[in-house]
Amino acid sequence: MTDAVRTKKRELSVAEAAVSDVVGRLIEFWGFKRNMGRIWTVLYLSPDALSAEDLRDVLKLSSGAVSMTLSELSRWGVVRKVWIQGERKDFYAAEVDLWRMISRVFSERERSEIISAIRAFEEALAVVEKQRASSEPEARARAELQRERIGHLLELAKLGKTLLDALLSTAKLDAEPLVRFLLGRPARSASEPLPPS
Amino acid sequence: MTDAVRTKKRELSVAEAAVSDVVGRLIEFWGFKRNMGRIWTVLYLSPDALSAEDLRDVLKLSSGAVSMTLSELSRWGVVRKVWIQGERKDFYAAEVDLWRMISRVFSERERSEIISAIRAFEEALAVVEKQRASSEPEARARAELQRERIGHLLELAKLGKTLLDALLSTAKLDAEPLVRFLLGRPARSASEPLPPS
DNA sequence: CCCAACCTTCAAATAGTTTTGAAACTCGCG
DNA sequence: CGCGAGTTTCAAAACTATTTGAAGGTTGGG
Repeated sequence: MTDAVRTKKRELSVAEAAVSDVVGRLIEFWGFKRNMGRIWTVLYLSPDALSAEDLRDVLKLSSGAVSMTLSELSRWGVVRKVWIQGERKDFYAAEVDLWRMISRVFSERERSEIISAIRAFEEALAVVEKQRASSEPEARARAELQRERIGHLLELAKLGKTLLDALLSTAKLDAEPLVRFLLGRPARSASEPLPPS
Repeated sequence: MTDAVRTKKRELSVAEAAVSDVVGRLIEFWGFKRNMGRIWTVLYLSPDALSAEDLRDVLKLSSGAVSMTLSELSRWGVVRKVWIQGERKDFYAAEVDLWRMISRVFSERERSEIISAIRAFEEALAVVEKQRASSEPEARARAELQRERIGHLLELAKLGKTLLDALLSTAKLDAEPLVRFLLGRPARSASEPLPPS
């Protein structure tokens, strides 16, 4: 793409604006900065890599914000630098493999979050186990109940981790099995017959 | 429980503090206020329903914050008022069915979020479809690419919705099938044998 | 070596969210 | 009614997160 063509485009189309806004919201909902989603989306929808300046212009951000957001996106591995012949600037392109992106984020963020929760529940469980040895019936009963309830939280957290791991290993190799499983049993009261995978 | 006993307890045990902190963090990570998680957890770990005052004291919150947080928790259906004989105050108890809680939150929050994303992607797709009729090759090529990429986002969002729906219908009746499916094909990286139900 | 273009950093400003606490309200009771 | 325990509301304050823009750093060409 020539300079002439590249510098021409300084505004987002309606569709680009709408999609980057939606992705920005989803991503924010999901715990990232909205601009991460917007920048990624603009790159994702662009036929060629864009410079920081392009992004600053189309999204009306300061150069600092663009720089910081891009480096954050790079850390998450969802955007990469692209070298362009004879250009001095850096150009950026979006990771286009959605599964890869998602599994990377899941495995780095969600997973560590849940793992630390599991550890904490286990520790708390150990504490109430000790209290259960207490002799006053009041305290014993309380510890009993708490043991059970913290146990449930722990189970739930472990289930969450299992789900995540299944998703990850699935995504890593081949998204098909899980996808087919889900699509094969669409949202009906899907709980009785469980067709073998 | 007598007043004497109830008014005695004005501090959280180590385990209670730790667990409510962890749940608070998880819940915050997940997009709610930290205090929602903390209050719910204190109630969940309490053998009896607690008053707003109890919560204010043990968590060191203002009465306003407690009132607002409790009403928010009630709206989410994860806490309920309990009438206690001869007491003038309201007492609150946590919903203890974790699956029920989760499926309610998923269906009200995540689902509407994803549904609106799906709609937006579909609209954007329609827009680029129109642009694709454009005669300039440049613009056509761009529209072509965007159609494909927005299509992928749409697919992903739909897959997410399907997953959510499966989880929901599963949770509603019986968590077992999905759980068994997942456990039957555990993530290779996952460590150990999984707990029976 | 210096310049110019580009990129990054960071303190300050801004924007957004949550909490506080006091005032207003509700409700059962005498 | 009017009281008072209990609850809710809400504007202001405190806190958190994000963005800005200018200063300083880096790099490649001349």
